[in-house]
Amino acid sequence: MPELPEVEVVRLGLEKGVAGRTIAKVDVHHDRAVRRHTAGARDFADLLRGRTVLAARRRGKYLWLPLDSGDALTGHLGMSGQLLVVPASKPIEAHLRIRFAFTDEGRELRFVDQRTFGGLQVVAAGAELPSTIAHIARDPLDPEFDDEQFVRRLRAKTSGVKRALLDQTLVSGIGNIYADEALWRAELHGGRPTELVTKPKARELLSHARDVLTESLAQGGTSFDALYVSTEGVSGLFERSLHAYGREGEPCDRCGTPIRREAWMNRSSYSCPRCQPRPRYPR
DNA sequence: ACCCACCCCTGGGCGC
DNA sequence: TGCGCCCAGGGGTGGG
Repeated sequence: MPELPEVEVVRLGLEKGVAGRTIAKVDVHHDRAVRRHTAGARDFADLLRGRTVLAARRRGKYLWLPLDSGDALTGHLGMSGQLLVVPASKPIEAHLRIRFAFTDEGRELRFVDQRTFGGLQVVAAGAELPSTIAHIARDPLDPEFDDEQFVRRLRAKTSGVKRALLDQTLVSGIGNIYADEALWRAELHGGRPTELVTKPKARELLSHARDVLTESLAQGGTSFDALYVSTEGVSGLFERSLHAYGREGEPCDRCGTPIRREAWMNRSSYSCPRCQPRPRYPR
């Protein structure tokens, strides 16, 4: 569930807490956390030992740390991943997967992940953009995001508009929460066929998505429980600003109609039945 | 080329 | 009390 704002909060914490420091030791406690590093946990640790972290970067929900070797320590938090910067003396977390110590013997970096959908890998020559995430589109907060290309590609799809918002090769960083919030603001039902969304409406939807991501980031992101936190273990406050997501039965902030929950692709969608009527032929 | 169903995983909550 | 089921859900993969 960490989406763009939550991942950006983590990136800022990594920049502050880890950039400029040199890795002394890497302990992989759970192999699944490095499953994308096909050469294995040993190789993962070998490539990192002695390397200095140059910066912390992000595209959509992916993070990477460019290293002085030219490689990049790349990761995705999945649904429950945390990157914590904590004193080495702090007791080990129940779901600690990888532990990084630094040569300055200061606070260490820990990758903690209950559901193990997340993971880290070292990508060769990945400093500028790791090859493993090159297929991911820019996100709406990226200055080089091309709005008109998004509008064109959205309308060229034969799918539903919510599916399109969640397609990370079209626009990245948006997950279930912010998709529902952007659709509520745009007064669009997620099942609306993409080819029937007019150009102005597509632009408006993108603009709402950008706004909701920006507003959430300013609040430190959304934290439904202790799983979604910064590198300092702090939860965000945007949950209180949500209009649709998780509000089944509560009155719509625009018209007062109770928010509905619909089963959708093995998960849930929240919307206002009046402001966001179901299309005749939903996708 | 594109779309979509399926699968990976754990723990909290709830019904029986 | 305890068991089993459902739910949270991002993204890679493979089938259509």
